[in-house]
Amino acid sequence: MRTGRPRDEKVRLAILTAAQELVLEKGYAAVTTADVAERAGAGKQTIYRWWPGKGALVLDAFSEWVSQAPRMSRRKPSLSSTLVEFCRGASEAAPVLRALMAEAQFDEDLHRRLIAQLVRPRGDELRACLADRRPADRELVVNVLSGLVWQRLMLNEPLDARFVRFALRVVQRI
Amino acid sequence: MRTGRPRDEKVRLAILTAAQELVLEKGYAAVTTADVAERAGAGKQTIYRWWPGKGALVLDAFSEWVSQAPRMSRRKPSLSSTLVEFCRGASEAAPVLRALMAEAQFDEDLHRRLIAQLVRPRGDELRACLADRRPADRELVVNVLSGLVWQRLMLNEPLDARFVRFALRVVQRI
DNA sequence: GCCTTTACGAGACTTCGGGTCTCGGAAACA
DNA sequence: TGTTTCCGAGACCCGAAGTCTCGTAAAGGC
Repeated sequence: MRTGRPRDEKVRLAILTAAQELVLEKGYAAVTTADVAERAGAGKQTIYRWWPGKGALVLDAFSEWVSQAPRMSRRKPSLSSTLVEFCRGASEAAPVLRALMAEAQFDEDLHRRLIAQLVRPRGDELRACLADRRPADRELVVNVLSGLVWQRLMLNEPLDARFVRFALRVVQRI
Repeated sequence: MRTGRPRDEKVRLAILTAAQELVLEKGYAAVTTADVAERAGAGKQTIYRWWPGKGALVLDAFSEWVSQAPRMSRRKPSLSSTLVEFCRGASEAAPVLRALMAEAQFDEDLHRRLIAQLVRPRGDELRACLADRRPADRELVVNVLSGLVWQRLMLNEPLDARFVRFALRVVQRI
């Protein structure tokens, strides 16, 4: 049994909320951990006690945000609707995603977390839409699609309806 | 006519060489402009006089390196040989490419430079290998290939022979 | 041969954000 | 009551980016 004062859930949420708000307001690079602590009414040390750094904190803040999104669990969503939803979310959060992927290039631990919490889950969603394909083809399509999306993000090109049509056309040809 | 002492070409090259060596030795993140200046026998100010920052400097250092690569100008290289060469170079310089693309996410000017000096030229090389395809297909293939490569880079997965076969299989299906 | 202009090396300096340390106090459990 | 862990607050350290200044050097113009 763990002894001592337990972690305060209110504080945890306040920090995640503050991080999310500040990043949306000012952009990832302009937000400091001190800013987050101040808005959350928390101490800086409380942040560093539970997160290894700014990257992991922001990742957590937006992981929760993504998982709060209305995941209408119809039994098998179509590839196109999934891709549309996928791109809508990625487009809204584009600046954050770009920053996190960028920061992850300099931080191995954050890189692992990012893949586990954001990259892999999205790939799995896509994979689930391709149950009717041959397994080898499935991986191929998933790779191509996520490759296209991440490239668009890093190159700062729009993930709009035109792109979705483009991507679907590619997949159809494979 | 420009008056005053002209820019010293020796110094320019010494700085680029020092930057290149140091980045290869210690990795992008561990190199500071002060390090580069010291090894080049130059002053820090001389770096900032000609480059806006570390990113642009390293980009220039490796742009020259790439363009020095033996570009055997046979008339029309095949797609597969180009892709192999492409991946070999990208694989060797992978840590630098990752770091530059990452830094570019926080620096709009560097982002433009990176695309103009590295991303676009490589895309053009690929495009030149696809002269026999319909124009619409060409863009599609170029996008898919460069998307796959950049994704592999940012996800830190190997750009090996197996990947090349994979990529070629994808293209063949389109 | 001077004068102006710009480049150069060197080093001091400022700024700022990440991250650590410390302290007084609070919440749990034994 | 004592031990343990958490909390807010704030001081603190560190390192890298970028600026400023100074004495000097190399060009062209006069």
